Amino acid sequence: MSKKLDPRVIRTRQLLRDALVELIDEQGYEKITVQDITQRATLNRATFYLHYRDKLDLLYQSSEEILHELVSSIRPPFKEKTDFDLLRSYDQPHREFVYLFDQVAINSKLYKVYLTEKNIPYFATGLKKIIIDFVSSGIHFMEPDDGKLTVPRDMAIRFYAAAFLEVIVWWLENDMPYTSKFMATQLMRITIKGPYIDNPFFK
Amino acid sequence: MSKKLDPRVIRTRQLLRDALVELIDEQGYEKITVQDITQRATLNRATFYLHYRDKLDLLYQSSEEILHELVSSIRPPFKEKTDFDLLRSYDQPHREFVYLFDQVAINSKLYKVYLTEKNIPYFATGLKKIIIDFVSSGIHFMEPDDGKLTVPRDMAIRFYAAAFLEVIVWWLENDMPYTSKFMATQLMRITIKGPYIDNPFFK
DNA sequence: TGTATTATCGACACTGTGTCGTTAATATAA
DNA sequence: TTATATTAACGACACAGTGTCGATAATACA
Repeated sequence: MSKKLDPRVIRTRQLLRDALVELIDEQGYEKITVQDITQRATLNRATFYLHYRDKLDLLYQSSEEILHELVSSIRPPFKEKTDFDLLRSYDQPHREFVYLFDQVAINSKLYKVYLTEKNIPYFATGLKKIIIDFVSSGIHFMEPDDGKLTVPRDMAIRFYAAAFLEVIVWWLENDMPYTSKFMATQLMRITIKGPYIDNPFFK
Repeated sequence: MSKKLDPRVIRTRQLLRDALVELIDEQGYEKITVQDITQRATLNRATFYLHYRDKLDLLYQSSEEILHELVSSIRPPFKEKTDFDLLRSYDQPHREFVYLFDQVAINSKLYKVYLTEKNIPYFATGLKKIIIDFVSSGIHFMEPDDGKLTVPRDMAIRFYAAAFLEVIVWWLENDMPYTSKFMATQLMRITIKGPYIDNPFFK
């Protein structure tokens, strides 16, 4: 399948990818030129085109690689727990949530830049798709019957997926002030219990 | 304050703004050039620079105008309801939520393009800020005591703000299949009751 | 060491940008 | 209606960055 890569190629691509993250952090994605990237990576501009079509292609490939690692680490979700475990776990961190935050922490520099810098194509979209799948399987596992959901299933999935992603961004923006385990617990709490401890609306 | 504008100026700017929305819809924001915009607007390219600094400036000013209208329409939120109203309203649409969806519907073409096309600078960010303020005042009105929230206040605000914004995007992507009133009701339900009707985790 | 692969380098045409100065069109007020 | 100020149109310019060449140098690996 994949032929062995020349070490120089690996080195060159890594230099370009690192340069991209740095430059986005410093100047924002739009302002960056291919010239800037190759200059920062101490490579000739023509070399860039031996590996990537353009600036966007470099971003895509970098993103794909990181997101693929994430998917591998949180799959398969929601397959092993018993109902008993579930009932006890509303205030405990789910294993899969912890893995999610752990994986973000491992590449926190890239995640922070790609998620908090504005106008970065693809990455946030790709991550949101992953989280939508994650939330979808979670809600389906908890409640496969549409009639027992408070709102349409699609709406609920999008609602919580976007909310989870935003909490990840919040965590990164604040330089990860809590542990992955704590964050996973919080997500579980707010999802199951809502925002208020003393909720006057429950029978 | 604001001097009277030449009708030609109003016309020119409107032509440019409309052309921008159309072209983003057709080709995506990044591919568009100032040349494209002025060509679509049947104006000379130099005319563009009499009104806007560059493509981004045109986008910013268009966005600001629309978002300002939105803020005006949902302010002041959460000031008049009594506790009694609140207790009854968990399954009723809040007036402010309805206004929010109504305002989106009025400019649905622009909202849809600016929110669903990827890599549009500023607009989603600006709207998210508005919704964060909205959610923040709502949660504060319902529960000013941090100790009675299930998670840290900042986290909860970001959680629900992102979720609400995503539901708006979902609504637009599906060409507004429900009324504003229905959507507002759904948001209230999922926020207060969570995703599941039969929630086994409540005492 | 020999050979294939990759990187470097300088150069090229091309596209889009931002800004001129000049001329034409048009809104508004006298 | 006419005068005048404002704005638009137009063509031209230097400039940035792009993507691609062909020739040459450096390097990995067998």
